[in-house]
Amino acid sequence: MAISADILRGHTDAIILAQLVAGDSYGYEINKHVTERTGGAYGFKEATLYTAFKRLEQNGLITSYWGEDGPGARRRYYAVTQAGMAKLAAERQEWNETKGVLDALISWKEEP
Amino acid sequence: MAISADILRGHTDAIILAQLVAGDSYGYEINKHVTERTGGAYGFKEATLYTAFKRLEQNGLITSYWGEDGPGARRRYYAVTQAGMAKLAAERQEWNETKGVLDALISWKEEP
DNA sequence: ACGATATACCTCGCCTGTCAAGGTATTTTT
DNA sequence: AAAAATACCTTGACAGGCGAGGTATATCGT
Repeated sequence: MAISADILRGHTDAIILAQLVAGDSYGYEINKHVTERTGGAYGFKEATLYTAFKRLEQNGLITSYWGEDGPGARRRYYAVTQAGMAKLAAERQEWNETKGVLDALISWKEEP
Repeated sequence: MAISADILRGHTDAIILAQLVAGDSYGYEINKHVTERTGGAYGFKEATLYTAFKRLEQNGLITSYWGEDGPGARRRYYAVTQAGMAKLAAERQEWNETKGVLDALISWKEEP
């Protein structure tokens, strides 16, 4: 993983919520999507992922249910709630601001 | 502060190093510059700042010395080391990658 | 002159998020 | 039949941010 988790710390919830907006999913699949979408540059550690699910559910941002049929029965699916969508919107907003702020703080070259 | 510290967690060292590249400075001033440069959107809490200095110095990324003359005597100045510059370069690189990664993960709109 | 505010430093201990390590069980591939 | 992938989960340690508390000097308004 090219990106250290410390750098993305605090964005875990937003990442998960964003994946779930595209449709209900489960831990293993979400993580695979994250890895694929970033070209292998980032992925969650399992403990991080499941702790995040627990936190998100306790905060009412996602709900969960067990898969029913065949092989899927071992999967716990997660769905984003209305509160979760609102949270994601806020986090996206904050992320856009963060980009500007950090660019101003570390990426500038010289003073005029 | 519009940007929560959790979101910037892990970037504290880079921000400080970037300020010091522009010239030796001390805690209070660095923090004022950060606040000004971000239009008030972000600033360090004092405890965060001083623990960061300690960490950076222990890691050999900065050195420090007391100001000498008059009112400046109460100020502890910090200077970035060669290792600190290298670290900053690496952090800038990582930040650029992070932007791409997080945009891909939370800011995309729809699948084709 | 004097009180308020700004400047300037520092430490202790709590809280939160990450994650190494360990565990279980089924399904698919070789 | 063995190996690898899929799929879930918990515990405890660790690190960074920071609230709260502390000290001392300089400057500004009245």
